[in-house]
Amino acid sequence: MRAKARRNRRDLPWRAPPGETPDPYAVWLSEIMLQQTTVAAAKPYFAAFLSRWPHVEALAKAPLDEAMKAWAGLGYYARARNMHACAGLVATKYRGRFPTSELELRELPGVGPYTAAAIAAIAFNRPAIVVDGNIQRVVARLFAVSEPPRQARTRIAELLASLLSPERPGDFAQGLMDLGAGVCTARAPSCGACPFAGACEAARRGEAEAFPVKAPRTPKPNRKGAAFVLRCAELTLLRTRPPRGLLGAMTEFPTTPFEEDFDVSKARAMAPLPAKWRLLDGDVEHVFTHFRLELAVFIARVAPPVPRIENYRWAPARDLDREGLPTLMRKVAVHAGLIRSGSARKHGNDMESG
DNA sequence: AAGACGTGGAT
DNA sequence: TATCCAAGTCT
Repeated sequence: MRAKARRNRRDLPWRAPPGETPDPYAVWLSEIMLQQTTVAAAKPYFAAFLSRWPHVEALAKAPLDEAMKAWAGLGYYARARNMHACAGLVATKYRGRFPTSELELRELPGVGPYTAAAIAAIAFNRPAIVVDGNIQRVVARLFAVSEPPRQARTRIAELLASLLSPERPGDFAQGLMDLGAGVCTARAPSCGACPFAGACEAARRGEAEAFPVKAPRTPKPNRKGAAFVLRCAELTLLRTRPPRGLLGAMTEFPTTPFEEDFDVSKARAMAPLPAKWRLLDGDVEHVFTHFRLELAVFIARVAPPVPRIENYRWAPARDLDREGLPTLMRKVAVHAGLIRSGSARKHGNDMESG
C-alpha cells in the first residue's frame, strides 16, 4: 500500500521531494491559492509569486496593489488582501517564521480551519485533522453521510479522526486529497481502482455518486450595470474599487453599481464626466458566484489636455495587461477594442486564437 | 447560519 | 446553454 501510495503521489510544485520538509511559506501560499481553485489555475500564479517574492518578508514588503495585480484573474480577491495582511503579520509578529501550531495559524487572516490544519500537518508534521472538499467527499462516501458537508463538517472530521492516527499527518492528508482528486472524484468515481472500496458504504450500495449529499442551491439572479471606457490620447481612465466587497481593491473601468432593476437608459448620467458617450452593441456577460451580470459598455473620447479627475487615474491603453485587470474588466477591455481576446495574460501562455 | 465572494474547465 | 465543480473564509 505504501509503495502504491508513493506511485500515485501527485508531483506538484509546492510539494517537497519525498522525505524532505517543504517550505512553510510555499505551503501557505499554495493553500491560499488553492482555496476553491483548481490546481491548473493556481500553478502559474504560484510560480510567479514564488519567483517574484521568494519569502514571506519579500511579499510583506510589496505594496498591496502590486500583490493585487499579480493575483488578478485568480478570483476571490479577499484571499489576496488577506494574504498580504498575513504576510505582514508573519513578517513582524513572527519575525518571518510561520507559527507551527494550528491554533496560532488559525488566527492569521485568510487562514480558516482547513488551511490551518493543512499547514500544520504538511509544513510542520503536526497531527492536525485536515478536512478539505476532497476529504469531505471521501469520508462522506466511506460512511454514507446523509447530511450535506457544510452541516456535517464536524461529524466528518470526527469520522476521519476515528479512522486512524497517522504517523505522517501531512502525507496522510495529501494522500487522501490525491485520492479524492484522482479516484474518489465528484463525478464518475473509479471505485474499481479505490483501495478503500471494500470499506466504503456508498460503494457497497453502488451509489457513490449520491454522496456527498448536495445542499439545495439558491438560484442566481440577473443583474445589470454599465462600464465607461474613456480615452484621451493614448490613455484610458481607470480607478481602484473600494477595499471590500465584490472585486474589492481591484482595478476597474468606471462602472455603475450592479443591480437587478438597473435602467441602462439612465446610465449616461452616472458617467465619470460629461462626454459623447456611445453605447456599444452587445453586453459583456459575466457569471459571478452569486449572480449573473450583463454589463453595457459606453465609450467616449476627450481631447487633450488630459483632465485630472479625483479618485481616477489615466493609464496607457496599450498595455492594460500590466494593470492587472480582473476578468470582468478584461472582458470590458476586449469589448471596447482596447485589447485582443487572446492577448497574453500575466501568467498564462495562451496564444492568440483570433 | 447562510450569503458573499471569481474564474475557467468539464459535462 | 445550463449546471456543476475546484485544497474555503469571512461576516
